[in-house]
Amino acid sequence: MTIFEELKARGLIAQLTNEAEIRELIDNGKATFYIGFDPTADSLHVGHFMALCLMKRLQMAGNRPIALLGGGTGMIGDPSGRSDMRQVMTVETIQHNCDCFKKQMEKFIDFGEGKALMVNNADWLLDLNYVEFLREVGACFSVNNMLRAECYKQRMEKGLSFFEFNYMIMQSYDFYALYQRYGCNLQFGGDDQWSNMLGGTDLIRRKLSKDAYAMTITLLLNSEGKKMGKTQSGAVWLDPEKTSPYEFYQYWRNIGDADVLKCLRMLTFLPLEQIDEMDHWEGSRLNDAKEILAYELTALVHNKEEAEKAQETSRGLFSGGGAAEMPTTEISADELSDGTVDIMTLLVKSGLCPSKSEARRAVTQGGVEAMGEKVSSIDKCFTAEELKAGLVLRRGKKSYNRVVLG
RNA sequence: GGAGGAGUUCCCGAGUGGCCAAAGGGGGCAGACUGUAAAUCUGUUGUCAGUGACUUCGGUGGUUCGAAUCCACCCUCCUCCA
Repeated sequence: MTIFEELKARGLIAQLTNEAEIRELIDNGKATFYIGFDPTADSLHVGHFMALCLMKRLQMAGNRPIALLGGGTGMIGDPSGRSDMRQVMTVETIQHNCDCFKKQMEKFIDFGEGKALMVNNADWLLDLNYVEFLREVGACFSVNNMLRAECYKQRMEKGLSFFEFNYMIMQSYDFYALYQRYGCNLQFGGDDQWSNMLGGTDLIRRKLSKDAYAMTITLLLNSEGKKMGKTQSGAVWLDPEKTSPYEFYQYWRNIGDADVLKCLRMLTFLPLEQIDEMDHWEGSRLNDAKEILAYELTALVHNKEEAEKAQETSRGLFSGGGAAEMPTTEISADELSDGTVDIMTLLVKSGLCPSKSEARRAVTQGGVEAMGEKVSSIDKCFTAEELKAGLVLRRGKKSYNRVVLG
């Protein structure tokens, strides 16, 4: 199976400018391709992870990836598909985020000699001269066409500043610059980037009369059509400090039935035959597929040991038994009064509940257990002895925390 | 630049002097049912020392016994005209 066929079979391909040419390029390892990452946060998240996987797959097939950090485009912010303006970031934040991205990417992609490149578009975007730029590049863009672009649709109703409107031109210029500097002939990106990417291939055609291509990756949506990788408390991060391996594992373990196979295909490196096998699984057996998904992804993003640990913890907790590894909170002796602490304080301290009001609610509604026993009173107290051994608290079905006296 | 309109709790959105911690929906959380899934049903959803107090309706002042609601100024956004 060629790499192109594999991408297709995994459901990764959304749109292509020229199917035949792109297939030819990547199947023969002749592509130098880039994917842009705007430094919008201090860690990559699941959405980026998909792009990194694609990079890795193509790199393994002999193509040369360029990871483009958006130190320049990040100064503006991509309005694509957004209903409101992004917060403008300071130069320091952008730099910091770029550094963080760089570290995470290096764990994943081999940037060894000639194998891959990492560049920052700040290098060419920040020094552009406005008037010169307008004459050279601005002349190649039709406002009429840009206004029709899908990516601005949502903003046409709410308003779009000229500042953000220029994002497409910046990204197009990136492609043009990379083509000239590194012979980059292919761009990949999320499907929401399609219009921006077409801008680039057009610009290269107009300025250089050369062909360059673009391909978008299917956005990872769940069966309800919402972007995956988001929880109520925010994105699922790759940085273990921001999303612990256990939380990361649980995110995938808890995925909806309808989404398991799609995620296995799109995100893991498991052979397709093995995944097709799981396609026949039904009912509660899908839970096994979910475990595999969670394990594989945790191992990829963190490492095998962390994946093992997370799996053990998860199994232990949900099969009723204890678990060695568990999110743990230490409290000090002087937080006790008369040698005891009440349940509400513990719930808040352990982070299981954000406020005492919510802790009260959780207990009242019968949603809290301590050492496997339902806590029925909000006045329930625990002694220092009980805490010394480690007190396992459970809120609802899925949140656990162990409190120990430190 | 001119004329209108809007800003309410996590989101959408009602409320136009006291009965407002603020209808309704969405989302979240908890319970039941289950498979750590989905669907459904029920409860709940500002904070705290919970029969009470405190903070919250873009901002700052003002009127009033009392303001999300009235007045003044300011900020932000939208629509139409230029």
